[in-house]
Amino acid sequence: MDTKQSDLTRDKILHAAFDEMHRNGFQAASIANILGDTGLTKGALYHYFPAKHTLGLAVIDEVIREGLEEMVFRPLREAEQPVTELLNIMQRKAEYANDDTIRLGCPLNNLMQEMSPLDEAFKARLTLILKAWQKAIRNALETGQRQRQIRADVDCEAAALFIVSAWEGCWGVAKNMQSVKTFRLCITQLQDYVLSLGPRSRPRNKQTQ
Amino acid sequence: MDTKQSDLTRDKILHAAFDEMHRNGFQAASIANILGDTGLTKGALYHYFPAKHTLGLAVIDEVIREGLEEMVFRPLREAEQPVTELLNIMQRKAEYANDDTIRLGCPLNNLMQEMSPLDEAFKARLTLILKAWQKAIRNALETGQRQRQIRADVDCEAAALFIVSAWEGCWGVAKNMQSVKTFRLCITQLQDYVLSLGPRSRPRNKQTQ
DNA sequence: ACACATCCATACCGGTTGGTATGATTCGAT
DNA sequence: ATCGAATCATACCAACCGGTATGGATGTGT
Repeated sequence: MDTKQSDLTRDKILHAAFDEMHRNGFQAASIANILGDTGLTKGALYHYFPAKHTLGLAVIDEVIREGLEEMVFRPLREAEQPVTELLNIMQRKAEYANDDTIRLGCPLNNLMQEMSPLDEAFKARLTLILKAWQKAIRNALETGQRQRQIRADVDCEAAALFIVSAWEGCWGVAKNMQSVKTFRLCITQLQDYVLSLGPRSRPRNKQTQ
Repeated sequence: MDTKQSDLTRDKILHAAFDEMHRNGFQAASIANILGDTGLTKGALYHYFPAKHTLGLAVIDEVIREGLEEMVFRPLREAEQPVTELLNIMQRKAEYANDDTIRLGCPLNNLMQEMSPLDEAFKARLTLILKAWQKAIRNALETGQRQRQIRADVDCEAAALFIVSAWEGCWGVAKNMQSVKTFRLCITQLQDYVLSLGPRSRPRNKQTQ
């Protein structure tokens, strides 16, 4: 329990910055707001981070990346039936989604859309996460092929790319519609797509409305 | 050819605003940059648009919406085999994509991600476009069902939602990776998904690398 | 030719932004 | 106990933002 005070304030700043960036994006994220949320002042922030830019990169590395690692990458890596686990992760996300999470959207996706064309450092870090994600799903699918859950003729690399894309797309559209229902419906379709990669491809029943 | 001078300058502002918003998003779009690109000054801009907010809405209505109408909605509406046309539209987008279009991403998607949680007026207009898009694809799929191109048990409404989502997701991921190749690969997968809604579902050959 | 509205340039404003310089206080090692 | 480094508060700054007020120029209808 060697949680030094200094590390605590750094973490407070980091998570307040994440929240502010999640709400307003990086560029519109206000240093003043972040400090207001923490009760700290500029002296504290600029002691730990030399510039807003550095703070943004730290949020990506230490909040977003680590969050995805725990929520997605590790479960996929450690699962015995990773394809089933993939479907479960989607299911969990769909179930736990609420108005707030949908309104603000996927933090990773938000930053990608905003910052990739503007800042090389942001883009590089976000791309790394994206590729790790694609790789995790690809591994899951390839393991699924050995377990006869995925057809042998499936191009797992391309399918993994598409799953990540569609996943972020579902977030995006649901965010715009501000509708949890839309998100769940969309994720269901994505699950159906994954199932369609299996043998006996016809998925589940029609699900009108 | 009744192109009055006043309408021309209004259009110049409108398209410069679209470009600036496409590059930097709405909030970070600088009035000064827009005016710099056009060679005009604030007097001109605020003569036609009472506020930046109004200008942003006009860009959505008169540039983005109308662009999609011509590029997607109308072709789908007027095609005799709308499902084939849908695949063709994707194909065209994939072929004509270049480094610049990929770097900046889909204008509609960009604005959705940025503005939907922040501004009700933006969100409402963007949602309308999104729903029109979903409707256009849904109609195409349902016509496809009557033409035996789409299986009868497919939920066309849900599938249309997913296609729009995945479509935007492909843009988003390719934008981050800044890779035209990624975009094309992703669109190919989306085309495969559409084909998988048809009879004899197994799509095309495996396509490694 | 006169009056009036349209069109647009110029100058200016208050507010907010990220960033810095300085200094007070606390902590930690010796 | 003492000294130095780490930690953070305060005050301040130049740059930029969107927006406004004013006025000159250019049609346009009568």
